[in-house]
Amino acid sequence: MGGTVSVEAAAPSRPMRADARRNYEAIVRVAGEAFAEHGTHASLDDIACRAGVGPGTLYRHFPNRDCLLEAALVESRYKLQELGARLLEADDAGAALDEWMLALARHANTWDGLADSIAQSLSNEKSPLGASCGTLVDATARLLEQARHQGAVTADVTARDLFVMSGSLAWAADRAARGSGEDELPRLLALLMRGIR
Amino acid sequence: MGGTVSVEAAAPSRPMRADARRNYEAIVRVAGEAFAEHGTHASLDDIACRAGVGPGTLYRHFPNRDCLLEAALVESRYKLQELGARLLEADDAGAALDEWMLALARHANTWDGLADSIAQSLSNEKSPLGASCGTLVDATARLLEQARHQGAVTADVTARDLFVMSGSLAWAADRAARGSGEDELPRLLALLMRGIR
DNA sequence: ACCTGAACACCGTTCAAGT
DNA sequence: ACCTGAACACCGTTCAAGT
Repeated sequence: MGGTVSVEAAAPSRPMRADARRNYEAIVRVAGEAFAEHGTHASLDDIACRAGVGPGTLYRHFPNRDCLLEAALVESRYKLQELGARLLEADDAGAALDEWMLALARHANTWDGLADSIAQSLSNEKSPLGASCGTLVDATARLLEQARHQGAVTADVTARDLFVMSGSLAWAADRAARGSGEDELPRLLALLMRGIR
Repeated sequence: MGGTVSVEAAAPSRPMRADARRNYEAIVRVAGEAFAEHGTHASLDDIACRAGVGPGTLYRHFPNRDCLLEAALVESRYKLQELGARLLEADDAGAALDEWMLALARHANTWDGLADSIAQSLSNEKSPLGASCGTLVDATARLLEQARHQGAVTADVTARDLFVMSGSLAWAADRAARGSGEDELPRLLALLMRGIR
């Protein structure tokens, strides 16, 4: 609790050689740019190259794509968890749940294809991305519990359901695209949330 | 209207050399198997090989992946359109719309990744898959119109919205996966449809 | 301990050469 | 007219060789 979670906190074991740490951070930074530009399927070779390291170095630090996605999302997810804690103390638990779902969907829309990567990782025992997203499901469970307590939600729905639905919402908003690049998320969310009251 | 739409109806121009037609049909058949096995991202090289043709032959008949998906879905979509026509004559337009949404979602779940391919193709001018899915959006519009007429739907929602949502539903059901391989579609659909009443 | 980059098996796509 | 398959530029991944 509290304190600052920096990118380095996600690094393995304890002591890291200076050059190793430098490479690690360069890879994460470049990866963020590449994912933003080409989606979560950006070429890992290209990321290694742009970070000035060989492909082997990338694979040493991040044995698979999920590991790299996870590392590149650490800060963003930390902010999300802060929001979750704040929303847990809100008066209107129903509105808090709405806001949380919207924040989850926006997070899943950080990069093209991220909603899919996250949802897939969720049922993958060995995925670090799935593991860390589990904490988001937990936060969702706490908010759902409160909303139920206040009678704001009566439908038979699980936290896992809601988490997956926030992803499907992100997926849908990306593809609804009615001409101009409007933000479809709030509209679609409202439609969905009416269903669980 | 009526009559039978066969796979061959999707073939280009009119006269087709016997060997060309044989290859065309072999590719479509094998593609269906490959998509079922590996999802819509199955290797095209592998499909060509398994169909006993060179990669060039596959590309001659299907310039891109969407063309092949479209060809492999012709029969399935024809059945869907028949259902749409039948539902248009149902008494309860609200229930008809529910059934239509479920059928759309099941169609999008024919193969892994198909919901994504379809949604993406929808905003692609030159995609034959997107073009043919446009007819499904049209059918959705007719059913939505009737449901509105009967007062079964009052929410501000377009046919395009509903079509995209059926895809996001398919997406979500594939990933909700609560342990056993249950069919999550009806449950999630019910949640969603409550939102547009 | 960590990095490098060649190497491998693959992929989508094109196109000159065949029939 | 249509097919073939070599060729190209890529990709993810591994691993022996370096420092």
